[in-house]
Amino acid sequence: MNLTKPATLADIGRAVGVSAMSASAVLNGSKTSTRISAETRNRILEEAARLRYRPNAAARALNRRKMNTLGLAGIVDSGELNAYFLEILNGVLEAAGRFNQNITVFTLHDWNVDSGRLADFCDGRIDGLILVAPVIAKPQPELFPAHTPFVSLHSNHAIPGVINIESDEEKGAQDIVQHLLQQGHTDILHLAGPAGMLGTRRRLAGFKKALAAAKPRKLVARSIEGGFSSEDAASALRTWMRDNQGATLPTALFCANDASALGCMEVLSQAGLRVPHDISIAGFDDTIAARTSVPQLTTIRQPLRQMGGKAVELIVNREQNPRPESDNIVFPTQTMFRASVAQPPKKPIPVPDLR
Amino acid sequence: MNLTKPATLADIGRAVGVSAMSASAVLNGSKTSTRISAETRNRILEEAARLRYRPNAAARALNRRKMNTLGLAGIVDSGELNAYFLEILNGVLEAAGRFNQNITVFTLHDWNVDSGRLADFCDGRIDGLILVAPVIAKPQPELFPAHTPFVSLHSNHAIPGVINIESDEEKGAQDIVQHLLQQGHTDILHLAGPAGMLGTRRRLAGFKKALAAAKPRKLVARSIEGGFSSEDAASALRTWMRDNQGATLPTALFCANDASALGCMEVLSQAGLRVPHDISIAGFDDTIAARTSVPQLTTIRQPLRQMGGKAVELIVNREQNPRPESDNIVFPTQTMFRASVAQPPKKPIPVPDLR
DNA sequence: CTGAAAGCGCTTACAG
DNA sequence: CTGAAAGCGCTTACAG
Repeated sequence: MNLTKPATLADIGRAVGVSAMSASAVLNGSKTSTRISAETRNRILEEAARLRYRPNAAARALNRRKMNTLGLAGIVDSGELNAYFLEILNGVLEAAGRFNQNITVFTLHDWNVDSGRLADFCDGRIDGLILVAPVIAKPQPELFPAHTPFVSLHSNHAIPGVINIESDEEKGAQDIVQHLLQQGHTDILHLAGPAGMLGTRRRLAGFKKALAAAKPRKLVARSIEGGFSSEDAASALRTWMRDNQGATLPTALFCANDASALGCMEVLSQAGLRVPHDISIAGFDDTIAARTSVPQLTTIRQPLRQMGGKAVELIVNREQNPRPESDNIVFPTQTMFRASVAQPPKKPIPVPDLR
Repeated sequence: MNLTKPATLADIGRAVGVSAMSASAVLNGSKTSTRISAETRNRILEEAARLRYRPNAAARALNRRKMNTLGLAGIVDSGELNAYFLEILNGVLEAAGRFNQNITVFTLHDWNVDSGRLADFCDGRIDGLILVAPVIAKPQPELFPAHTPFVSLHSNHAIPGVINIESDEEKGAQDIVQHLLQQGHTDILHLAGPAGMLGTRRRLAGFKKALAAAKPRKLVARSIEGGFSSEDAASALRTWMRDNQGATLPTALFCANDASALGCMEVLSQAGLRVPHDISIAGFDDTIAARTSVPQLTTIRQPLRQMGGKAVELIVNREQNPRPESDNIVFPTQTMFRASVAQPPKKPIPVPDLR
C-alpha cells in the first residue's frame, strides 16, 4: 500500500507559485481570505482539489489550542458498556454532530482507582470532558485541571466548578409507584440500587413518598438492596425468594433501573411466573432494554439523550457564555406506560420454590 | 473558573535553569534521556510534578505524525446505535485500552451519502479508521486516502487495499437451523434481512443447506424479507400473519439477527402466543439484546468483540507488519443454546387474528 | 552531559 | 493583494 504523505499548504503554494499563507487564507477562511485576487484564489482552489488537500488537524489544534473533540468518560463494567451509558452516548454523539465536534470515549473501570486518569486526558487531545455518573467522594481540585472544562451527568457528589446534569429521580420514583398503587397493587417490593448511592436514596425517597401519600389502606411495602446490574438484581431477588419461600408474592416489583428489572424478569420467568399476569414489574431510565424486552417495560423515562446533548452544549457554548445558568441542571422525568405493569392477580400467589 | 495554561517543557526548563530539550529528554523518554545527570534529572522531574506537566498531545502528534487515536465509523439508525455496533464498540474499546489508543466515534447515517466523509476524517486526527458494516458499492480509491490505514468489519463489498473481518455466517445459519430441525421442528419460517445484503444471502444459503441436509421428511420451510431492525421484522411478520390468517403457524422462526428476533417476539406476545411454548425463535449475532431478553434468545454468536479487537490490532500492528495475514479474516461462529427454542407444540397452532 | 537549530503544518499579526 | 516572520509545544538530529 502506498502511504503517500498528505498535501500541505506549502505544497499547494509551491504548485501555484504563491506562499502557503495565501493558500491558508483561501482554503481555511482566515480574515484575509476575501482579499486574494479571484485569479489566484481559483488556482489555489483547483490545486487544493487536485491534491485533495485537507488541513492537518494536529497542526491546527496546536495553533488554535482547540481540538474540536470532547471526551466522554464512564465505567465499563464486566467488559460491557451498559444501556444507560449507551443512551447518553447516543445523545452526546447526536449533539456533537450538530456542533461539529468529535467524541472520544474513555473507559474507566472503577472511579476510585481511575479518577486520577481524568487529568491525563486533559493534555490537549480534548477540549472538554463529560463525566458519566462519576463517584468521586473527595473531588480534589487537582483531579480536574483548570484548563479543561468538565461537565458531569448524575454525579454522586457535587464537584466544585463542575456543572452537573441530572433528572428529578425522586419525583420519577414517586410517579411510578403511584401508578402501581392506582393499578390496585397492595404489596410492592422495591429492589433498590446499591446502598450509599445518591440515585438509590432518591428512588427510595420517592417510593416512600408515594406510599405515604396513598389513601390509608392495607399496604405491604418493603425494599431490599439489589444493584444496578441485571446480575445483582437477579441474585438479590433469588435470595429474597429463598428466604421467603411460601410467603405471599408481592403483586408488583419496582426495580432500581431497567437492567435490574430485566434481571428480575428473568428470575420470575424461570420460576414459571408470567409478567404482568402474575406479577407486575416497573423499571427506571427507559433505556433501549426497556423498549426491546418482551413484554416491554413500564418505566420512568430519564431523558438521557437530551441530557447527554445538554452536556455537549454546555461545554461548546462555554466560551460565549462562561457563566452557566446553574451548577445543577435538573431534567423532568416521565412515566412510560407499557406492558409490564397490569392489575394485580385476583388471588395471592405464593413465593415459588426455586428448584 | 481559572483557565490557566498548562505547563510546557519550556516552562519547566526555565524554572530549573536548563533547556526545554533537556526537559524533553527526561520527561518524554527520548534516546538521550539516560545521558542527563541524575541531579538535573531529579530537578526536572520535581518541577514537572509541581507544575503538573503533561506533554501536549497536539504538539506531539504534529511532530510524530501520530495521534494514538483510531476512528470507528458506523451507522446510527433512527438516532440510535444498534446493539450490533455496541458489541463491536465494546471490543474496540477494550483492545484500544490494551494498545494505548483512543477511540473516536464517527456516526454516519447512510453509506451512500456519507462515504465521502470518510476521507475528511483522515486529516491527522486519527491514525486509522475502522469501518463497521460498510455498504459501498463502488469503493473508489479516492474514498480511502492512502496515508490512512482502513480496516472493515462485515463489509458488503470487497474494498481494494482494505482488510475485512467477518464471521462464517453461512455456517452459523446452517448450524442453528440444524438445531431447530433436531428439536423436531418441521415448519420453519426464515425472517430474512434486507434483500441484496451479503449477510442476508449468507444466512439464507445456510438455511437452505441445513434443510437440504435434513433427512427427507415432511418439512415446510420458507423465507420472507424482513430487515435487520426490530421494527422492520415486526412489520414483516405482521404482514405475513395477516396474509396467512388461519393457516398453520410455523413451529419455529429463524430471524436475520437478534434485533429482528425481538421484534418478532413482541408481535407474537401481543398475539397471545408464548415463546418457546407455542413457537420457537432463533436469532443471530448474540448481542446484549439476546442475553437480556425474556426468555433469553437462542442465537448464533458472532464473536463481535474479538472481531472489533482484531480490527484495532491490525491497524496498530500495521507498522511492524504491513503485510497482513490475509485480506479477509473469517472468525468462527458458535450456537448459543438458550431458552427461546424448545420442541414444537404437540398440536399445530393456527396463525392468530391480529385484532 | 547539555543546548542551539530546524522542523512538524498551520495561523496570526505585521509589512510592504 | 501578497509574503516574510514568529509562534503553537514537541522532537530529532547535530554540535559542543
